[in-house]
Amino acid sequence: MLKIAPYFSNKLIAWYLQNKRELPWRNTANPYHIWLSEIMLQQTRVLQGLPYYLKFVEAYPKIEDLANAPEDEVLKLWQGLGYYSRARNLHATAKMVSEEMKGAFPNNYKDLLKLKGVGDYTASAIASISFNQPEAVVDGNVYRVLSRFFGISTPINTTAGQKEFKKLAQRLIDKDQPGTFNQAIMEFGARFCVPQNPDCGNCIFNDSCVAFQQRKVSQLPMKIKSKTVKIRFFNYLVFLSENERTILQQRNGKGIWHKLYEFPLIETSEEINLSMLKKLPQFQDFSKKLNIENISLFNEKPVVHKLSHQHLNTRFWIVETSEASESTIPISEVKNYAVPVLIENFVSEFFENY
DNA sequence: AACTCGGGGAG
DNA sequence: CTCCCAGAGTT
Repeated sequence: MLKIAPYFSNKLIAWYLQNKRELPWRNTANPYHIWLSEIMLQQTRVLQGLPYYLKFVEAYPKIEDLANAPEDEVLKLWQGLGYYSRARNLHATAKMVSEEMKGAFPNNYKDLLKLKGVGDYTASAIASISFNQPEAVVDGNVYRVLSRFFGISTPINTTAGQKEFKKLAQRLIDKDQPGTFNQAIMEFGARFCVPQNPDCGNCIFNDSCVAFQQRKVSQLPMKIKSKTVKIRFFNYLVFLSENERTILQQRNGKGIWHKLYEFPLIETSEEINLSMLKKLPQFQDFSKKLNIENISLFNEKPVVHKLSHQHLNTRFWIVETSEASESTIPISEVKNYAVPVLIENFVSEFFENY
């Protein structure tokens, strides 16, 4: 316990009780609901995750309902939220808890940590909020608040930084109300001690915040810059048969969008034209099997779909065929498949009048 | 220790 | 444009 801990905690929690948002997962200690919200909010803003939380709670009132759902259905509900391994791990953990643990959710940090998709942050969040255990969370908000208040310049995206801030948070946590403390420091970071231009003049800690006293608020927290993004070139083959069928494929193996669906994809090392497309072996595999009548380019100017670590330079080729072959689906059923936002945007634009 | 994995909001 | 969000898993 640090000498400053009671001061920090009391002031923080007082602020929280006056300023907290009313959120659906704040009116319960149900570990299923807390777990669900914490998985969804990993690297995701509250306002982005909120509608998904409401959808999931309605579709799956109990963890057994989630466990019994098909994986494709879970992915479809998750569509648009990103980081789809969260959805797959969520489903796997629901089955694990429902079937092998007979529905009894793990009730302590150590056992929670064993669950797929549950790391240090999420295990601490569930342990403190649902089971009142003094396990301190360290998320992006906590890094920011603590690095500023204590004037710590250790980079947060290093092993040393993670250990240092975890230890500090653990020494600060209010052991009588750990869940409230954890939510308070995160809410304070999200709503007041914000990344850009925080209102330090009106901050409850501006007489004790080291960064504010030393005018280093804008420099904290420190972070090691990540490398530059990779640029990729995607060519989607949007097959259209005369009886209104097309082809979707499920992504498997490693990489982005694992287990989501998309049109047949040919990735190239640069932008290509129609004659280059026709010469590609991947394309010829299709032209051998299908009677292709016409090919047109939907978007001359590539759609640049930006992910945090890669830019997808994407063009959609409309490939009209005379007849339906095997492995096609009715165009009207495309909307039932979980697809990346990149595909969803194209589908809603192209098939709008279809 | 470094890399990978989405999408969107804010300035 | 840049930064970052109630991080975790893999290499």
